[in-house]
Amino acid sequence: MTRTRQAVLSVLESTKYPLSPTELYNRLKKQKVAIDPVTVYRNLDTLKGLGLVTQLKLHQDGQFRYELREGREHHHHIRCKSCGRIVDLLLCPLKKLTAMIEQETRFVVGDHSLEFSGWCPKCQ
Amino acid sequence: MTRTRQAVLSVLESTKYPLSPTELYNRLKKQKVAIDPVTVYRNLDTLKGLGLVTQLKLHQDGQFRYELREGREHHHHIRCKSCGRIVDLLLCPLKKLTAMIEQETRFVVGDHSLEFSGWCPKCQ
DNA sequence: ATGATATTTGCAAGTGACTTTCAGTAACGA
DNA sequence: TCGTTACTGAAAGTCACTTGCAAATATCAT
Repeated sequence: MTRTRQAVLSVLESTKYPLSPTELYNRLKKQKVAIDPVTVYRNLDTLKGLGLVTQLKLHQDGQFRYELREGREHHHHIRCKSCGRIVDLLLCPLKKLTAMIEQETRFVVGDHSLEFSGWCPKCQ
Repeated sequence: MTRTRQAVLSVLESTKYPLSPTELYNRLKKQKVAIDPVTVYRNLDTLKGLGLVTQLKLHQDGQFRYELREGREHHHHIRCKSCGRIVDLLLCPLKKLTAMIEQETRFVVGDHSLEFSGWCPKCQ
């Protein structure tokens, strides 16, 4: 656990929605933490490997985002098409569906992605 | 409707799964159709604008894909993590869920993305 | 503490998937 | 067929990453 890695983690701890590497880098810069963007990418990747952080990709959002794993259970997101605000959703209704799909396609399902986009209350 | 645009459409017509611009370009090259990759991108974008073609992005697949719209109704896909094979899924169970999410978040839902990945029968 | 080994870092350069610019070419309408 | 408009190719640009490499930090056994 190096100083930089600690800094990356602490930014994630202070954020309520998933951050992109660039957003994370900009926050560190604002806090006068000297760190290279590449190091942010690498640390996020390492933290993901350690299981401390989850990587995700949202619908219509051309970059990866990361959030702390810490006790949070499997969930999905909705993202505002206008201002980009991201909000967690509580439920995931796909357990039954997964079984149906395995039967229909003979695939073994490993993973799914379910993301919504729309307009948040402020942008409607 | 130019010669090139016709060529792009005809490749899409002869394919059963959504193609990326690069895949489409390579098929045209194999058929000795002289066309610039940029033109493929632009034609796909135009066809999307005309409503003839649907653009989609699959889970864990870092590029856009396009398929003919032509009578096909809203559906989702499953993609093999090993060989990349893509198969259509028949049902979309998200109508009720959308209403619940609108109530929970006060967002107006405009769109959703639901993609599965796993291992196809051959790759298991 | 100290030196050996392994890991992490910054910088520069490279990739891949688009996007933009611009000048030349092809299509269509009056 | 002339003129306007849309389309095309080539080159360069952008954005989000990824890789190579040498220098700086950590970690660990002694």
